[in-house]
Amino acid sequence: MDAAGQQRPTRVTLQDVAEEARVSTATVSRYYNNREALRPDTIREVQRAIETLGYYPDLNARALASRRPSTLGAIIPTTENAIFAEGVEAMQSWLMERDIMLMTVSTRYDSEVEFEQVRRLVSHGVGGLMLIGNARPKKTIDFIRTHNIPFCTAWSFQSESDNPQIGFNNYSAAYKMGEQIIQHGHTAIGIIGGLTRDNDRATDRIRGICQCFSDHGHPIPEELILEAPYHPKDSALAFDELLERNQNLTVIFCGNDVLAAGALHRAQDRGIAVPVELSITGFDDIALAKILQPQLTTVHLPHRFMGEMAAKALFDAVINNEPVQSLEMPFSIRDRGTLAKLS
Amino acid sequence: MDAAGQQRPTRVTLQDVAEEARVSTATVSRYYNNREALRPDTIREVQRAIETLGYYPDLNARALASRRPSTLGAIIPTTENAIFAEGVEAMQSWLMERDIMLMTVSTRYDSEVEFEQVRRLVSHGVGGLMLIGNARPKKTIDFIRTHNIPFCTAWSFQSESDNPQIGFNNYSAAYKMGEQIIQHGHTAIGIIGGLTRDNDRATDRIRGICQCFSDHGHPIPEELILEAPYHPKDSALAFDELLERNQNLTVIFCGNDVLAAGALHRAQDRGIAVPVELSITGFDDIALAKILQPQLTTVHLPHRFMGEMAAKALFDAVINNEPVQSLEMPFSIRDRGTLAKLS
DNA sequence: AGATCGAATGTAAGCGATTACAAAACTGGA
DNA sequence: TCCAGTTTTGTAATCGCTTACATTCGATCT
Repeated sequence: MDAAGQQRPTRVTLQDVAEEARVSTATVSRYYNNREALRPDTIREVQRAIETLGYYPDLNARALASRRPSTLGAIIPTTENAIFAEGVEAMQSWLMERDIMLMTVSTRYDSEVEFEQVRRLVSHGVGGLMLIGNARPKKTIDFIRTHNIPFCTAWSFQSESDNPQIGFNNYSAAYKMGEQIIQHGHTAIGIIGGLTRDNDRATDRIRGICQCFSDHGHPIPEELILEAPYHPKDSALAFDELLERNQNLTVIFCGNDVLAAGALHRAQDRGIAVPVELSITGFDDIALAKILQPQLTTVHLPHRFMGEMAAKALFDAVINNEPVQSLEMPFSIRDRGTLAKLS
Repeated sequence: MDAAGQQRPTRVTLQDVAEEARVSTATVSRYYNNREALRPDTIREVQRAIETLGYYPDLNARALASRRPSTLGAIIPTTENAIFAEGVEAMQSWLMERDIMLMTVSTRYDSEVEFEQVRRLVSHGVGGLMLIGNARPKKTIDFIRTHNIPFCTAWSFQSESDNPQIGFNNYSAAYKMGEQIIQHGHTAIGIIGGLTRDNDRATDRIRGICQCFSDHGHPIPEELILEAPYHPKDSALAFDELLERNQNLTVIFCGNDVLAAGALHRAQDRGIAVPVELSITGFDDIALAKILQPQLTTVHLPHRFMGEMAAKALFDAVINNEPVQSLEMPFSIRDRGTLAKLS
């Protein structure tokens, strides 16, 4: 380790490029940030130096010096089921083309963890933040606001919230699905919703479907509204519970495709034919919805579009200093194979 | 915008804390990096200052000054199906506890994109890199080696590769599944593998199953070995093709659970009973495997463990300057509902 | 009391970039 | 030819931190 101690050959720096090109560091910097200000042959010279040295800029140093962040953060409840994967992917790609890195972390649906993640990301220098939904302890948003970090929430759009939101109205979507269900002749419905604690999407979906059924004269009794973690097993349990409480149910509204998958699975296990004997509806239209047999009737959401819009909003806020504008996303019902028409 | 132009209230810095605590910046820095060197009352004083000011360190500046990176990178083919999600999640958590952020990006199974992502991540200052598998153009690893960035590959373990690998032997796993299939009395098999181009996992899995059947005296004819993108639709197409070429098949080996899902789906669509009339096997044991009906017989892989080990290996390399050691992960067959015993 | 020595703290030079501001190099017109 | 007015380029401070080295502080020993 003495003679040839070239452990880590020190990085090629702007300095090195400047020397190689016989110009100042300012000029090399301008090559990246203000190329028009350079004479054509200077550009050529710098270019040559960069290539012969194999230089690439240190984006963190750049962020430090320019006070312009090079990363954004996305905090999502989980990476394990696909609910958020597609949207975040889209966000990622959109930003990457603009040389911004997206740091994605998850919270396991725990708002304390979420708060910790916010702190962490801020420490790591993210210039902006995307969170999922609007339900969380006040201190989280306060913290973000205090540090003057642009942010938006996504996957939810609530007129009553004053967060900048790039999302869809879960309440309306559930309501719409309710109308669809009623049009198909169902009145005896059971609900398997997601856990509503700190989860406005789950809450709004349950509220939406309940309000719809009330409005149409079929209020849903309390005991037929269950909550379950977003996991097929728990959903199966809830499914059994629901049928125990009322075996005349003709349809089960699930707050999410994963729950629907669990319910569907359990129904098939018990020999209940879906949708002939029992209908099941999902929510989110993740890839799973089309893999199941029969394919899930569910609410389709513009995941990619939403991700891109969130990326753009944050980008404009961080780089161009524009305020983040809320944006309501459309949704639609995909009527596939799990909702039967009652005659 | 003139009088109260407090657009971005400048960040609380080490400097500020130092002043508040009436010590030097070096001392505050030591509070974080070398606390034992401080007198108890100094510690207390700094702590107080930090709290009253709400200070948190800028990890990028720290990385810059200390020449110790605060981020690692993971480059995976896709985030959209769950193959890598769990492992990366585990990696993420493990690193986060040590104040390292993991930047995850995807390649859409395109090795040119992968190369670009490597460059990008390196520019963003990652101290280490995890890639998936060993099949890629030479220049990618060359680039990483040139810049002296510790790295490992994962999800694959090939004795013939000289990359540092934290993975499992796809060939052996497929071979083992082959034995399982043969033990169940099957000899007429068809294969739906993943696309093998730049994908050693897909390649090895096909090689493994083929070798196994050869060894047991049932070589698989070329025309019964199909490749499909990891998507249920393509798998369904391949499924039809396979049955067209030989309607006496009793089992279909799929290179991955998503392909298996597609095949299963198509079989059920066509009214073919699984596993009574036709068996189907998967690979990876992602959550989907247990959601399907019947549940998939598949190869179980220690995703979380693998993620943690990769994280640890990279961490040790980057922070403690240890070389990255290869590590072979175990696998096992989960015999569930889609592989029938032939009598 | 003074010398000695380890422990605790401070000073200041970076890390790799950006960017005011200043200086130099060109223009063209009188 | 000289000067004013642009363009181009260079100088050097700065971003928020770490850390080698220098300094100061106290306790201990004679």
